[in-house]
Amino acid sequence: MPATLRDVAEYAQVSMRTVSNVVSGYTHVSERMRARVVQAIEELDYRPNPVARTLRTGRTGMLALVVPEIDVPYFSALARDVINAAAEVGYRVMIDQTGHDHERERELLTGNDRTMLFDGILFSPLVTKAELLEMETPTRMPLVLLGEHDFDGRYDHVAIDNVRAAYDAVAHLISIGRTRIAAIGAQPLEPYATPQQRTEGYESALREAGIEPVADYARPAAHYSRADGYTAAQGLLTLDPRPDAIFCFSDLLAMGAMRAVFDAGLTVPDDVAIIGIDDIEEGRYSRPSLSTVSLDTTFIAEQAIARVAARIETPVLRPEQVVAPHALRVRESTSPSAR
Amino acid sequence: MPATLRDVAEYAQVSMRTVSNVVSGYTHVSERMRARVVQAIEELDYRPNPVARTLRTGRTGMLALVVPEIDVPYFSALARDVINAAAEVGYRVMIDQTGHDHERERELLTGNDRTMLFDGILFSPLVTKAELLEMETPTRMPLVLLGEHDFDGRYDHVAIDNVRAAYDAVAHLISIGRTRIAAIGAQPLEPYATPQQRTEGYESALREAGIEPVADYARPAAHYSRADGYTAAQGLLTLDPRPDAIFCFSDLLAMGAMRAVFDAGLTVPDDVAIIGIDDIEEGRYSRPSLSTVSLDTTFIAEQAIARVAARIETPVLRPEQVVAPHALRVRESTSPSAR
DNA sequence: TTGTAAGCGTTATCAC
DNA sequence: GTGATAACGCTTACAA
Repeated sequence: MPATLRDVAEYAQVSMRTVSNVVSGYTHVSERMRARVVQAIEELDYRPNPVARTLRTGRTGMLALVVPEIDVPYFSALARDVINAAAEVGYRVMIDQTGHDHERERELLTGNDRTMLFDGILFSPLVTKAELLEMETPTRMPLVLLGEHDFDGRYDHVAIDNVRAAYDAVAHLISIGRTRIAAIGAQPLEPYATPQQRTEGYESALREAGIEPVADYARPAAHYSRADGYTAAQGLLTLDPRPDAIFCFSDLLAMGAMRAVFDAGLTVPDDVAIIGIDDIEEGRYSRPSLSTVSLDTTFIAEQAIARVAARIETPVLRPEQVVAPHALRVRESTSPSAR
Repeated sequence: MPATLRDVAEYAQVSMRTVSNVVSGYTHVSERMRARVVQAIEELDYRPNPVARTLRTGRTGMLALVVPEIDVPYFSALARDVINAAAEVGYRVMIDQTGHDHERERELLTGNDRTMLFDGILFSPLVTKAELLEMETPTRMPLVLLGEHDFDGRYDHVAIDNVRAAYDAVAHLISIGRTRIAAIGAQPLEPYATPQQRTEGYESALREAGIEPVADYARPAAHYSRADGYTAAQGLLTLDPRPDAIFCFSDLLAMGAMRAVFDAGLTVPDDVAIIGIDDIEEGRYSRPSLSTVSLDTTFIAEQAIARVAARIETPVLRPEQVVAPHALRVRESTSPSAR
């Protein structure tokens, strides 16, 4: 049975108030008192109960990070940075996996959950723009959206310029002379913001180069996984004329696509150049190494933490839209000369 | 200001007790009462405060999963399975990153932290056997060790048979005719249990085949990362005679090692066969795909959750040692004939 | 500077 | 079956 504040007070022959002051490192406590209390704490092996403290103060010191899948490298890298950035300002992070479950996302957002355990939420959603907008009862909890814009300006969010990032990737493929440029990751049926924006960037880069987008060249991918990338690329390779480049909406899709190209007896980048988005470490060691558009997860994490922390202090803050930088990283998968 | 139980009680003209009963879906409540209460809850948009509930019941419904680095694929795969297994039995999981910080680990283990926020801990430690044993004040919190044995039997743990897993990997290399078999991941200076055991398995497989271990062939690796694998392999490739196989203590090390072999102008598996441990998805798509010893993270997660849940129910349970199965997965990186 | 006591929002123990 | 009421362990006005 752990010792309580009251136990310590009795043992040290002082009031609970004094013990509390000592524990909180707070205001004026005489040296004699402090010494007595500290000793009592030691001897009773007292540790404050964080739950009781929370009930009283209303602060848990915990943030939730909600992602679709923690084992997707981009999300685990993001989680790493979020955990570190949060620790920097005294918060701990709980990770929640929605697993592509819209219902679970809704639950979290509307606070029909045990959500009140958190002081704030960082949310990397799959919900569509429409779903976000239709949310009748937005949670009163400080919320920062990651990777998805809500176009209503109701929430803080931090994300890259998806249109521009996709544009840059495709422009790079064009710059190395590719003309039959396919894409994996479009989701025409489910209007998530990110795929839409990347599709837009893809098409605008093509058009700007005088290339008319070919419907067959744009392949959907449900989960942005290696397996989906593999399957989609297999489909693309059967087309006539065969694409000479593939722009994948995520590095993971690209890893799958690369393997599919090899398994078809073709080479990357000579037969098919491949580029992704995310810049996961895996792509720096793969063979060939993967060209990509780098997202700065550290920047994203720090901004998101800063926003949510600010909103916890001051709930009425005006929502802010932070655009994270991105950068093209040219590696072997789009460098024919190098091999 | 969120509505409280008291608000609901007043609004519905019943006692708090009755409301609590309805909310908990608990015992006998008359239909009339229940209807009134339910309606009041709806109208006031009442949601129970989990913190207050926790203070009263002593249960948070939360588990902590403590890992060195969440963005290491093995750990994020484990985290995924732990989160899912926990959800299955009504727990949520908070992920803590120790980042190779022994002090942080100690803090968690001794409960000098806000640890009491959790009902239990799943701990994948870096601490050495000695450190574990020396812990004067073991936490009173239900604790399950992952991937590390403590040889004192003081804690539950679930782990594979590391000696055997390493043995199997090396025996496989021998079976395909390799004789100059190097290893990456030994940590002679820091006696963590896992590296020691894997080194033991490595050496015993060699000796059993009549091969005397070569000191130069065993390379340390601080972090089991791609970068460490790359560097260590570079070193190995300069040796004379050059190793014709490398056993890596993790798949991530293996990914780095493979890249180093290629960058040296050699091929896998013809010049150097490579095998890892973990079976991360990355290795199934890499080129060549990576032979490995598969750890069943789902099994490990389920067992760990079952143990910790049982211990939460019954704290005095005798510690149990669960050995998770492992299985050799032969892929291209050790299949010369296939390429 | 230190002590007293009133909650924070639940659940659980009593009676009725 | 339902209703008061006392904890759970802490922080913080308010007093002294």
